[in-house]
Amino acid sequence: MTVRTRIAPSPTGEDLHIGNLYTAFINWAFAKKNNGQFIVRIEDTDRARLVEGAEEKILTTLDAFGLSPDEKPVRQSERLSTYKEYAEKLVESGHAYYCYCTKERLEALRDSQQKESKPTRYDKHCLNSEKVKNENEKRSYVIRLNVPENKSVSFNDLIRGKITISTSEIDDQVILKSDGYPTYHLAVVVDDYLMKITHVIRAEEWISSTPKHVLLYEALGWELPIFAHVPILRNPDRSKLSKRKNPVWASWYLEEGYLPEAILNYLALMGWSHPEEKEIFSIDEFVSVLDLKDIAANGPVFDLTKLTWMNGEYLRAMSAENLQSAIFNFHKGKYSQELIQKTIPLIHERIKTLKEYDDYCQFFIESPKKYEIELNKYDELLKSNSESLSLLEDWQADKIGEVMQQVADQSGLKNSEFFMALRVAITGRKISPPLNESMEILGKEEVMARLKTIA
RNA sequence: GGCCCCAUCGUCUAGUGGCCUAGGACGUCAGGCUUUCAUCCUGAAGAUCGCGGGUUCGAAUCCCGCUGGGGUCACCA
Repeated sequence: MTVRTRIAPSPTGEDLHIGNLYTAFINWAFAKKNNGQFIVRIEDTDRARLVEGAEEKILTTLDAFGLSPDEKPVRQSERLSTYKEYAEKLVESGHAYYCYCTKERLEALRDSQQKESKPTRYDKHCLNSEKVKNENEKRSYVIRLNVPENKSVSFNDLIRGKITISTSEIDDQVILKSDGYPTYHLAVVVDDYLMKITHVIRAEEWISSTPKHVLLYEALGWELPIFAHVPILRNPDRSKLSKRKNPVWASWYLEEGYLPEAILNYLALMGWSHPEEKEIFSIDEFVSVLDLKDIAANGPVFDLTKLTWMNGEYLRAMSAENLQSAIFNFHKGKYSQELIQKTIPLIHERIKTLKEYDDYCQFFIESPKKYEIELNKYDELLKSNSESLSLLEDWQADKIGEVMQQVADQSGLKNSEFFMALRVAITGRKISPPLNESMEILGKEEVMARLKTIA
């Protein structure tokens, strides 16, 4: 039997959630490891929350991370008749029933249950309702799962072991909505079965609804897939990773200049560790050593600081050529290939994200608009330095350095203070790439111009 | 609140009964290198393994209880 995994994102946000990227990565890697298939299914059954363009964005992001599906993505909204067919089959077999209750009745029911501090469950009021035959009547209905009473439902989770929940905890869930769309619970079971998904690897938040799915599988007479509930990524305060407290869109990380491989490498470390305790490893290596059983059930805090460190490691490990094109592409032509090539030796070990190239190198293409320290008191110095430099024919970093060192020595200032003033005069900033080399790249003319501006 | 899941340095984790006076990584701090920053190197602090009971000659590791955190209780996924 070939392993088939899937992710089922719903197009209700701006983009793929980083937590979804995490589960996608595990699903993808597990499929690869077993020479199986990784599938994407768009769960677009919530028409109210549907966001235009989200589906395309999700697919694009997945591609950007190299987690492309092995088959054409499936869209649930195009499979309505299938879900309806199975829902009706369930009604026939007594595992589900039509429900005509109004929103008002349901709310009243919930309110009274809450007042008595009872669990809020549907009261099976419509259990024996017939389907409305007369179309003119136009009563809207839903189909509910007929959950048996006091039965315990168990399933095995690859990561957590056996999980048992009593049906007294399970509501008669709506499986087909009045708009004809299925709810997640019906759709996921029908699709996973029809698409021959062997391993359902999804986030921990689904554990409590899994028994509903188990009931559905049983009612339909289908064999259960293997379940593995991976941990939910957390905010620093340990709540579920959310956009209020953290950047959550996968593309945000790309836009900040993190490399897909670094992000994935970092994500692999959430709830899992390399058998040899390595921190940095390739995606291929992860695929080869991954075992779902080794994923821990704790909810890890997503730590941007460590991701940033790791991204720096990846950047430093890149060849100059690859880094050059990565920077060029990231900044979309803002910097010329030539300039990037020249500056790479200066910034290769300094930048931790591709975006940081701006912080170090923007001054090459743009004169400082402001200066991070007050330069007035250095006027004379800057002027004499300017004069010495103007005499220099051979505009090379080491020569430039020699000339400036002489000025520094005569100034009586400490090297650190003297060069800091110069650094700020030329780059505008206290933090910059090495000064002599930067001046060489900038060119004599531009350097003289910038020094003149100050003095 | 009911139910379910989880519990080792601030964070990610190693650890599956003796090798643990608990190892690594990030971060932090100190020092070295240094014309800034970063890289690199050296070192340090940091976890009575959430707490309390058992089981055992022996427990971070097994069992129970408690506490804490999280998730979930929709015609959302």
